[in-house]
Amino acid sequence: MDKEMYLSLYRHSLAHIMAKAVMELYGKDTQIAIGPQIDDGCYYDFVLTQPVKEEDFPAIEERMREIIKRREDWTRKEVTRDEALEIFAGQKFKQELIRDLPADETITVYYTGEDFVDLCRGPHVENSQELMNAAYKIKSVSGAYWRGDEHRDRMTRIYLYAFPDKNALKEHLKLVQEALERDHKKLGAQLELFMFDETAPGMPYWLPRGWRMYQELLKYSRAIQDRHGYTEIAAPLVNNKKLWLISGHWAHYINNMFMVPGVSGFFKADDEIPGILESLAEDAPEKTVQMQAKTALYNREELDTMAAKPMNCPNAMMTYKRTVHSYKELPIRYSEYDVLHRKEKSGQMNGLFRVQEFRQDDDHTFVMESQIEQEIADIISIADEIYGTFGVTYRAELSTRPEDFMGDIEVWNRAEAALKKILDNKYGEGGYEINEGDGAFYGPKIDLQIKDALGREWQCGTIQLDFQLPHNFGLTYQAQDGSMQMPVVIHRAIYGSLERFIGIIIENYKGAFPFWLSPYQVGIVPIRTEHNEYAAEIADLLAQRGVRAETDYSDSNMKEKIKRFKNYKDPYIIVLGDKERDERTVSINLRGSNKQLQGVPLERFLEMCETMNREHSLNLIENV
RNA sequence: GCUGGAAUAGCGCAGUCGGUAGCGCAACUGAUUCGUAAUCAGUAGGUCGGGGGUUCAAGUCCCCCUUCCAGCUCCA
Repeated sequence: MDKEMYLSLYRHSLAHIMAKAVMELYGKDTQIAIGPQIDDGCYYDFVLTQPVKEEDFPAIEERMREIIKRREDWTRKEVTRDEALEIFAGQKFKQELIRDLPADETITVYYTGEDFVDLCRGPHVENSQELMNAAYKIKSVSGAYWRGDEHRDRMTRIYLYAFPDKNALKEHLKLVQEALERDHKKLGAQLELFMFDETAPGMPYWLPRGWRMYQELLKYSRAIQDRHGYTEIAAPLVNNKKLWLISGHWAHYINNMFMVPGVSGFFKADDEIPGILESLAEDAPEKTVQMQAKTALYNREELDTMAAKPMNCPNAMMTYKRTVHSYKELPIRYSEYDVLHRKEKSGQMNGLFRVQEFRQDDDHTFVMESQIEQEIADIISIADEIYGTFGVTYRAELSTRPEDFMGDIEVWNRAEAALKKILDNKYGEGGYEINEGDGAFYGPKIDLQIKDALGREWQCGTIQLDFQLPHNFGLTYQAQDGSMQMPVVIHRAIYGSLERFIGIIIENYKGAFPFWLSPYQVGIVPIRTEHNEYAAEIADLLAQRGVRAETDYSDSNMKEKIKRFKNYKDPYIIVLGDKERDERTVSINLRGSNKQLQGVPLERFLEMCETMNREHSLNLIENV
């Protein structure tokens, strides 16, 4: 039995044990629903007569232990539908599940001892004693709905961590703790990278330190894309409804767009708007404002409604469409880092991982069908380079034609074949996942998932073929034979959203970024104020060579200065005293340890910094 | 959107039975002039997320709202 099967077998079994324990503790009126396994254990859904709180966890765990010790046999039994309904009389969820089973399905039930029975396909352990070594712990309790439908029964879901033995559980709990410590929301505040305010939910304020990093990411992306023939554009952030009607966003995406409403029926010219406060002061006078003709809010027709763009595509289409194009010009690559807005339902935001305002390292490439393969190979080589620089691995997933596809099925087939060929070449057949029918309605796509330092996966990059927008916008190019043809558009992003990517790398590096990416790369600590002059000289030399340094010229003691820069996780902290000044050297305190490099010649130090910047080094140079 | 939790000084937190808010760090002032992660002393800092209600009295109790967090929206 492979490890996965093994895990599955007794996570499943433990779910039944938990259900049995809860039944025993909370009484026979407890309704039990389903108990599937998940990544780190399993859960079970109940309707209980009283709430479960954290202080109740030990009692449940203890009862589970006791049940396991009873060494009860697990007996499998095949039953008819009527027998099953009889067995689960009073259990409404089980009744529903049984009724929903296909007529020809074999119904099996499992007895755990004499007194507990659950509807289940199995397989399970044969006797509870096989679970003696299993390590488990109740993780949490949360609300859920029967069949995920908020209109149906509200249930209590109890999560269980479940592992083969104590060590595996301990390892996992360590990982959970580690993830908690790496939380980018915490580190973002500590490192002064970004903040949020309730006046702009889901829209980050980028603080000086965070914005430096952001700019470095952009700089790096631009440098690579320049080499690959990309040309950057910028386009309107707020566009008229007319544009969204053409692109299809008005039909498909309107609920995710921030509107600048058309005002007819809202304010009219010469309307008097009372109750406008002059300021937020308590005694601020109220005044009445009169809408004047020709002002921003005056009498807009419905068609004048504007919306902030949730995607760059329509503007890229317009940019292409401005003039005629020859096949000789293709591919045309318009990259774009504009600000996007997507309205999310409340409760869907999560730090930088899911925001309402962000930028992408976006690009729309216009190609002939014959160029798709080569262009995508080039995009993948860019992804290799960028992800490689961050020291993360990634895997590709191909999503193919969905049922509600648009366009010509022959074009789809050719496009999917082309994508498969590229992926086969690159990762070998079967070296990537295929999600049948998961593509966008306008074209198939390749998603790139990166794996972080804790083994968690994140979807960052995406490469999507689009046959639909070129059609909607009536895009053409003139082919060699003089005929007008429609280009294919490739949408792609490598970081994905810069915001999300930064959130991921904060957690990946635990805030200790590679030198080239650090907000400040060198913290300069003059020991006494009489060393400030030498410090200023070095600060100037570093600035001249494009190295970001911060200097503490205050007269506080050096330990405090070092501590402050350590908290910011500056990669190098250089300490300057009599010795360094007289010998024209620096003493480097390395990040992540108390290791020091004493008496490094100034020239050598500058060189170390420049090398790491030039090479986008992942690791800090730790010896001279 | 739904379920549950949270919001008190810049940050991390305490605040009991409803009686007009406190600690640590940071900040500021002064002293100290220091060799690798917290020198000493003093000072200042609050509409207790917003609005409404109950009460002689609300950080505390009730209602509404906002934001954030953990989940759900993964079908034996």
